[in-house]
Amino acid sequence: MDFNELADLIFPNAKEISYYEEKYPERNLPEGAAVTRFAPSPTGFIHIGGLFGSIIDRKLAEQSKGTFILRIEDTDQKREIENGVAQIVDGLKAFDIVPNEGMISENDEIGNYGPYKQSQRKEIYQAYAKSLIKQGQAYPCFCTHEELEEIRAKQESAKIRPGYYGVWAKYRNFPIDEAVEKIKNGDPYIIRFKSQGREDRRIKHKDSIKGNLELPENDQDIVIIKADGLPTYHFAHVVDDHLMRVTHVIRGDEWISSLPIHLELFKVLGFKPPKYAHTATIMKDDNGSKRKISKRKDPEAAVSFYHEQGIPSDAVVEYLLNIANSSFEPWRRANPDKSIAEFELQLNKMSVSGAVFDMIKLLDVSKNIISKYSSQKIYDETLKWASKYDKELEQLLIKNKEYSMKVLNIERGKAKPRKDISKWSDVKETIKYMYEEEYNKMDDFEFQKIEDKEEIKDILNSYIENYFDINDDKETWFNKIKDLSENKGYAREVKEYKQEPEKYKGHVGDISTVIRVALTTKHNTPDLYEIMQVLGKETVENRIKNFIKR
RNA sequence: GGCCCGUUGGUCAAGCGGUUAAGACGCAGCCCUCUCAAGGCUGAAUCAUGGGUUCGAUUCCCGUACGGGUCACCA
Repeated sequence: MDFNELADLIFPNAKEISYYEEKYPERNLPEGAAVTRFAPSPTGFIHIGGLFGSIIDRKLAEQSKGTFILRIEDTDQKREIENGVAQIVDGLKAFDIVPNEGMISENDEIGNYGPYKQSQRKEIYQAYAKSLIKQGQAYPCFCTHEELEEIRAKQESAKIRPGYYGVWAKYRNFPIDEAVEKIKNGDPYIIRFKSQGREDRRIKHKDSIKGNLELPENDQDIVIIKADGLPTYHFAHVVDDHLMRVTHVIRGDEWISSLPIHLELFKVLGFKPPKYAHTATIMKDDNGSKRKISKRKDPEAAVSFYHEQGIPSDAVVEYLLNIANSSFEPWRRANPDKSIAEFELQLNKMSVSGAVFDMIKLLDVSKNIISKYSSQKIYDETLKWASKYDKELEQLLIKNKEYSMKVLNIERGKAKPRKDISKWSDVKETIKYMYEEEYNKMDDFEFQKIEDKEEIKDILNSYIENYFDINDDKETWFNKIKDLSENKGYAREVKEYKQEPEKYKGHVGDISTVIRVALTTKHNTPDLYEIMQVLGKETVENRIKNFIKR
């Protein structure tokens, strides 16, 4: 018996690896083109870190005229969920991330290097595992979980490094004949890689983000094919990224410690390893201390959170680019109106330590982005958001479409647009007094300096009877308010009042506040003139007259 | 615990042996202003720590502390 016969016994139907090498040839891409991939497991919603990684993958491929692949790592069937792939595809699409190659829906894929679901690549991994067995670089291991635990317990009590390596690797040098016998006998087994590494030797590797890394060699005989015939991450990563001709692997830095395994596997299989870029983890501030942002504890870890809040996806992407690349902010300042597609991401400008996620900063980024949107776009986006999360607002917007556009256009489209909306869930609060049905429900009038009911009514009455004319231009309108102020014993200008406060009851600002509050219930609103123009003559008159009657 | 990575204001960060240690968010104040969101200006606030190396260390080296990651038939 020799390795060849053992290999044939284990994987009788596996093809020669030359078949796959020919089937998936080197890509014909321009010099310097990056082939990247995002390779999540279909275990639920996309995590903010996954989004972060996929943005970088996509960007790198795009800016080098390369290819961005979406591959699904579904080799752990226990953790899979229903429609997991579709959730990932749709989740990415919401952020405008669409792969050039790979999965495009639950079951559909595009590209010539597939299949892109690992569970469908079983025979490929087995072919490579078989070739390793033939070369004596891999072997079947018959250890049960209990045996493995025993080994570990012994190692722990002896205070030596745990794992399946060296003398602890029970089946590493198991006679082939006996192995064959066990297999024929139906004993369960898995396939392990026969590592040639030594823990006391170090490898040096240059990471595209972290720079020079020095790690101990791998000496663990890691599992490459599990009992269910599917590969482990390590093996699948190496085989897939080679066969898909991936040039850059971008992944979280929790993978650094298994880099020696991957590098050894690439070497033994005779593959050229990709460039690795290990990204820092996004952290969360937890009462003053940092910790990894967590799916369980932190709602903002799930990208669905941003949709619920109504934060535009381009704001999230822009924020992430902000923490991803230190050259992004200066670029944005120099190019305030360019699309982020034009920004060139540099891996060596990536942060090496984990950034604490800053919601306030995100909202600031978002606020600036929204301020540049047209009222049409704000209307559309808010409606889209409201249809899912605020039915009342949805109705309001649908019923008054033209009017709503005017409302949203107040102080917009100018050099210094309004910046009071940072997420769609802010919209209702900011505009609701513009709608009769909402205004009528509001009874908390936030009067300020002038609080006396009679005084307020007197001012409003004079205004509506003697001054208000919807056809006035802004200057005339304001002059009339100044006239009214003077008439009631208030200063026409704030400055005049400040110089001689004892001469007046107040100033023009106090008067306009009375009108503003009566019309909107609020003392802080956008430009009153524009508000009155949008409300229209009748509504202004009605609101003021009704207020006087109260 | 072993191994790895990291540590510049509250947060994101620039910096690559000599700088008054950028900038952004946030905070405070002022200005503008009929209110507010903005915008403009000003301000408070940072090189974890101890040793080296050097004429000189935020920057280079070593230790310490702290934080993070990893040690599966999970990815």
